Amino acid sequence: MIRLNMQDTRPIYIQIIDGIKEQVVRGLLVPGDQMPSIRQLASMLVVTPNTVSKAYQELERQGVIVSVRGKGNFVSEQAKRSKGKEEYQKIKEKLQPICIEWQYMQESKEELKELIETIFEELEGSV
Amino acid sequence: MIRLNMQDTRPIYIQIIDGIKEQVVRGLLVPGDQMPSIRQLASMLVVTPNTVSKAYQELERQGVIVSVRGKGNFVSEQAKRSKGKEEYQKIKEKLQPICIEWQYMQESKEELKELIETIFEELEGSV
Amino acid sequence: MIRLNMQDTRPIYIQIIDGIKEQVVRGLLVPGDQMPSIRQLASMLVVTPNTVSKAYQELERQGVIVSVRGKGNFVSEQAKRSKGKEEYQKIKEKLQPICIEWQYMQESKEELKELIETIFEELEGSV
Amino acid sequence: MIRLNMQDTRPIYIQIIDGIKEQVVRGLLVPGDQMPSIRQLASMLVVTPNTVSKAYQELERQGVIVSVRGKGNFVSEQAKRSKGKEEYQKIKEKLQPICIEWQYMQESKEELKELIETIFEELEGSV
DNA sequence: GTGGTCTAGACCACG
DNA sequence: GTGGTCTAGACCACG
Repeated sequence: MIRLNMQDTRPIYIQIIDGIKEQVVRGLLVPGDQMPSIRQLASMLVVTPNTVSKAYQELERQGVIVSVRGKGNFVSEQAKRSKGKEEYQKIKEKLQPICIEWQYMQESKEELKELIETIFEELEGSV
Repeated sequence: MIRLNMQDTRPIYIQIIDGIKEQVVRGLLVPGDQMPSIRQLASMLVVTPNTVSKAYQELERQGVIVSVRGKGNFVSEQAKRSKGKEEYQKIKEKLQPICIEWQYMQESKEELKELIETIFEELEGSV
Repeated sequence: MIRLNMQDTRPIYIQIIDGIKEQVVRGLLVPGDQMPSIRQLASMLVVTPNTVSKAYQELERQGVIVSVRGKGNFVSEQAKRSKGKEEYQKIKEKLQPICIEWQYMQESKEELKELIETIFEELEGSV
Repeated sequence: MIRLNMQDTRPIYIQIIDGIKEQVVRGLLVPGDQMPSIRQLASMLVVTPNTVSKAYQELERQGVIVSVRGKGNFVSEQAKRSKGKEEYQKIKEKLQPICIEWQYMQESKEELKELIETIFEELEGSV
């Protein structure tokens, strides 16, 4: 189940993308699994099908799912997970302003690593 | 010096805010320092004064700078740095989707901590 | 309906903020109500959408309304009304110069309380 | 002694005006008293003479002080204190948004009157 | 000189 | 449809 948060700064279609990746990470979705149809997921999340469609298109572009004409959308092979330098660089760019914010709050590097530890535990614990 | 990146997903005024916080963290701006005037910074960054004004107003709201009537804007005291639970929670919420993305790339927790180490070193090294 | 007064010393966006709070106080706007869209209100008040947008953003920052992506702005829950010491202190600071002015006019404390009584009656009477 | 507060939302020249009226209300300045010269007060308050001059001009316009060419500025007769309906109306207009803000905070009318009581006591107590 | 407000209009992302 | 950002430029109060 994906939880949408209207207060979240992330757009809804991004929250859907992140939520599906989260399920893959947690093993709740494995390669070959059929995704809920756009309309199904849209009605479950109470959003317009347009929004889910946008998320699925982006997920396919990223190689997370594959769309099979007339059959539906399926989780793609793990091998497709991108690990390129580009992705690495993008994450670094997202992380940098967070680190500055953290230092601005005069919190230590170690505490940030502990926070990350906590987040990972929360992700794993709920499998 | 603040570098604006038009490719960056962050709006310009947010990049200015982050850039100024970065300078505070790096010690290039210390409490009491006078900020460049809105018009000065605007012409340096080649943006309209309105955009810089928006960034300065948000920075004042966050307690990073104080606006002195008719004199200009000044870096405020370190004591004003907020460290509340709310700020902590906000950072956690920004960090979580990054962690998921990271796990999705099948990178280890330790490598993420190393990346954070690298970012902190880059911030400190350039003082 | 919000009435803008060009003679008023308050900026337009502050008059809009105050006018909306007035409607909440009067019960003309209740939690969950959808606000007029920025463009609607702007054309009603004959100001630019930018000015209404500034008012709405400040109202959201104050917790009076919530902005829902792509849907519009809505009056938020009563529980969100801030009642902290900071707000109390701010009001006291605004009230003090008025009291001095009042005393300067050699009017009595009691008459000031009566004036306040009148203002409250006008606010309640018009529901 | 007038205390200027750079964080105050009121412009400095208004703070000077209010501060002098406060002294009249408190009886620290009585009709006939000579005011400090513009340059004296400016150096005491660490502001430019222009700012004090602006305050004195407005005070004279309001009939609080009179300027005697070559002699200086003097506190005028009490009789000159304006008590017209215009002034009353102006105060009411300043008070109304404060009352709305107060009601918005869900505080009672009685508590507002108590706050006013407190402010008056602080003004009288310090004579 | 300084910052604050406002206009008129554009373009964009999101739903 | 919705709000968010930005430009280019104006005018103003304040110091």
